[in-house]
Amino acid sequence: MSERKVTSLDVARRAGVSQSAVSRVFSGASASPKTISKVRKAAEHLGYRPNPLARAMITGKSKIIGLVVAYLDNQFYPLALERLSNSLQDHGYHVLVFMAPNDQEAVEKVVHDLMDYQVAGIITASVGMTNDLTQRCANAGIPVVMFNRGQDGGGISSVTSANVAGGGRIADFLVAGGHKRIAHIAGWEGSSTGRDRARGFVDGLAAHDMEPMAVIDGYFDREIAAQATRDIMSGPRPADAIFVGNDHMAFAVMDTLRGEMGLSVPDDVSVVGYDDVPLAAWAAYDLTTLRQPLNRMVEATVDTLLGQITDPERPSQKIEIEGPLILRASAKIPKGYTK
Amino acid sequence: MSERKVTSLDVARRAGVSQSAVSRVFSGASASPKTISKVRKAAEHLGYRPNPLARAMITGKSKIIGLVVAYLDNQFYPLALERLSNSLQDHGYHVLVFMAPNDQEAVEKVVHDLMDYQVAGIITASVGMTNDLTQRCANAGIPVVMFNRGQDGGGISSVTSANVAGGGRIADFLVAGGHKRIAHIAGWEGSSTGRDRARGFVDGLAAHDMEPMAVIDGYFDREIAAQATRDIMSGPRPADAIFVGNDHMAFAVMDTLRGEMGLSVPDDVSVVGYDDVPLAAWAAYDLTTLRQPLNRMVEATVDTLLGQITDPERPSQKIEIEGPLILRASAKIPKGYTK
DNA sequence: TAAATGCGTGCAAACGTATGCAAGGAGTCT
DNA sequence: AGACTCCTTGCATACGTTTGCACGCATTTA
Repeated sequence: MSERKVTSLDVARRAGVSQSAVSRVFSGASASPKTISKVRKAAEHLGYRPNPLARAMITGKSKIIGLVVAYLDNQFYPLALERLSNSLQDHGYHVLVFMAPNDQEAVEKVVHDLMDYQVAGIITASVGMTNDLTQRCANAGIPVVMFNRGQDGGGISSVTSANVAGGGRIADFLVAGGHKRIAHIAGWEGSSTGRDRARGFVDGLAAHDMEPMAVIDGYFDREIAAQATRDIMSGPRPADAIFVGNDHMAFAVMDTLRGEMGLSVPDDVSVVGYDDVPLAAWAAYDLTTLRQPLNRMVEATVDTLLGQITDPERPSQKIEIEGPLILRASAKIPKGYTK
Repeated sequence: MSERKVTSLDVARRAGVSQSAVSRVFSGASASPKTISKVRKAAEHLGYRPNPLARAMITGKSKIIGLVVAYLDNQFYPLALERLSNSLQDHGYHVLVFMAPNDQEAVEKVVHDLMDYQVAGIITASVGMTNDLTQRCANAGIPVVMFNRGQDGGGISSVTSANVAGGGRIADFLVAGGHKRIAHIAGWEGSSTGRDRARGFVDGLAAHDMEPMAVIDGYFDREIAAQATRDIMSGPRPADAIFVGNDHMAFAVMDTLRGEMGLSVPDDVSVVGYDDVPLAAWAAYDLTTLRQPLNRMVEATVDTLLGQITDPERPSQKIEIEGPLILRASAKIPKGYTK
């Protein structure tokens, strides 16, 4: 029972001004230097802090950002969550977490919850049912930014890495490595990320007059990726290189190749991933992968979202950020490529 | 601009009752069946949903749980976050994320933010500055549950696994495996979790008239654990077994042993971890480890917290949950132990 | 039958802030 | 010097809900 609630009215009385004056000082509206100083002093003395809930009720917008996220077992997303939360905290916002729903009914509930809390904005990180969810929130006038997912249609902002270009760079890299039978275990085809990487990759091979030996949808799932690996490698003419749609699956692929099939990476087969999660750098995998520049992606996401909150008229943006190919030991390094 | 805000007053008018009647129906207070049905029908027709912010303002308690979390790179915590969020969502609560601060000043800010949002309760997951933070929130009358951390002092609830017992079980296991020079790279000594596991382990060895060859604080940090590994293994008489304070460090230890020192696990040295994160089961590590039963820990945490929210008089609880030792390939399996 | 009991309901006052409006004061321009 | 503009300030209201209070009505008890 230490501190009792102290309100703007208490501050006003002590400072000898009206409650509205206090409100104006703390909401950044105009006020004379003298008033500001009186109010600040009184507020500090009393330990006053504006009540964000009351504020939200009046303005209709809370300082809360809804973060809708699907999986947390792919290391990329916890890190994104961490960075996003930190960055938003620096800007005076906080992150309310929503685990992304699987069925339609749950989507309904999440959308409602988001609106109930009058979130100022929404970030969706790799959500399956993006279309429905984001569209409805955007229609309700809530700024939405899709993180690590794009969308062709409506005017919804998104921040991704340059997935098509990245896929192409990996194609170049594997061709330069002298690989002849190159397979692709793709990210989920239902996601722009999966599609774009696959497209860039296939087009990249085509530029060298080559075709992928196989393209299999791995659904961003370890088990499915493992099965795809078995399918690809068990025939009479197995692949000599595999581009995997993200690191998370790539680890499963390497586990399957080495642990289960007794193959050597990269001697028997090169493996390349996408993301460059920290785990990719660990000795057990040492995975060659295309880095998604997490910090810059987070920065762009926060900038875009806050911009759209500040100015609702601002048009939506689709931001793509280039990342470098990180050369490690899981894939043959062609001449001319250097660590 | 689809749906306009619909308030309890709108519902009241349509149902032909007073606004308070509507409130009572939705807040579970007493009302006649007839009123309830009228109100529900009107509410459904209008698509009414009570405004949680307004509710919070009046009652002084929001349906928000503050989750203070330090690191998200140890896979254990993202999963805990996921499960906690899901479980709390099922109970009508939502999770507001706070990244745990490093310096004193930031703690101050987090504490204030938590109180500003009038969170109904707080869960701290492996936070360093727990004492300060939790004590102050608890003093303010906000229920706090520490997840995966205990505290000897004050009356703050905590949920952990049976760390002392677990450390002991691992001692028994390694002794049974015939190991003679057993080292421990401990969890951070500043955490109850780290201390308890170390104590259980050392006491367990003592019961066999043995002493650890070395006990080094790894601070739950990969790099520090790696350096400890070098220290332990580079002398004339290296360890033949290492118990590592959590899986996250154990992976670094294995990376160092195999990748850097060219040693074989478990032929040259057995490694045992603690947590059983999903990664521990992957072929690249196949880590023998003591499982922390995440689901049950989450369940206990939510139960305890909600219980304390419902009944503020309820005394604090310190819950310990036993987990099994998961036998895999990173440590010699003694006779009598079976997968 | 009169009094006592109980539940269901409406009224009105909160909760803590933002903001339109009008009034006051200081400063500028003609 | 007077009129005009601009900035500051206080008053009062609104945001959407919960809840204490009092009243009405139906039911029970003596």
